[in-house]
Amino acid sequence: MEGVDKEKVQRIIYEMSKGSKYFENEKRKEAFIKQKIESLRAQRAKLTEKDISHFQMIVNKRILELDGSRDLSKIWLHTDMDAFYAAVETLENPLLKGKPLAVGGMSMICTASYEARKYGVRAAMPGFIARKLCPELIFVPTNFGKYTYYSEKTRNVFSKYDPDYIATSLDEAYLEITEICKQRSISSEEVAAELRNTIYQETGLTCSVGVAPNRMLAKFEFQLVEIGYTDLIALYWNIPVCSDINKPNGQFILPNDRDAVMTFISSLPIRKVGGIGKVTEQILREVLGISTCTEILQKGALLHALFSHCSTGWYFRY
DNA sequence: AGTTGAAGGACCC
DNA sequence: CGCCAGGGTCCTTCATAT
Repeated sequence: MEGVDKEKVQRIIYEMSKGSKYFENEKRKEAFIKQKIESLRAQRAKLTEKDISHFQMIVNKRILELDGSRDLSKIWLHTDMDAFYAAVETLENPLLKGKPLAVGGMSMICTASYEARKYGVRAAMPGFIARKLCPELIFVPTNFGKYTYYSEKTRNVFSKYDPDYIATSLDEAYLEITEICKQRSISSEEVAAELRNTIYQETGLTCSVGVAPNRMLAKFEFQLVEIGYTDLIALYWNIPVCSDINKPNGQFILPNDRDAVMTFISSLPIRKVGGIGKVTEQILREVLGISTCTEILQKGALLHALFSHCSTGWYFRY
């Protein structure tokens, strides 16, 4: 996000955390991960050329299998309300509009408005640190009743597009829109735009949408939309993006085409993939030098050698 | 010996 | 001044029991 002085934010977070129990615990965990990384490195060093080519064969076979079983016949749509809790509070109290707002308390905040994010304030940040970062930050206590109410409204809309929609939280859901597109012979892009518009009409709230052949990819795209990659990706793909798209309140469509999928994922950072968090990212980077999805495929043999069957398959699952 | 199930981590919102 | 959630899923690891 533009306008965030990352260094300053980091420094303040550090100053505020230093010496706390939480901080000590984090240090302990970090040390543990370091150790794990060392042991994986040692294991890797022991691998012979022969081992590697052996694993390479296994991996090639598996990738081929998975590639063959990829289902491109479905169209999945992922929606996520923009700064949901904060947006609801603003809707009910227009005085909060345009102000840096945090939903939560001094110990923990669960949502930050976009204005607050400019100061480095984030969800899952303790309130007292957020207040340090942004002294004029307005705190509103969480009120799940309200969010559930609005969530119901959005779900009513979802069910019109897919009665079996999958809600993963109050503000997030997956819809399979293959049938709708066919029935009404409209593109997924039109469905996405219409859905966003309907939700806005019904609730006064905006959401971001990603469309792709499967749920993982659909969600992946949503994240890119959210962090402002929209223009870049549209350019990259040469896909027209509706001009009314701004950073939150955006959408992105990935066509159901193998090459499109492969190109799309190839250069993107693994951290953006659902399920790969801070720790896994660090391990893959420091042990194998992997930071993009292409490198996952390139270093498949090593992955197979060092990690369990299950998680290796998991890393290849696109 | 393989299975299973509890406990603990990582991750997500 | 001190304050770092709570509820969920999925994966890995580790096996006795006074």
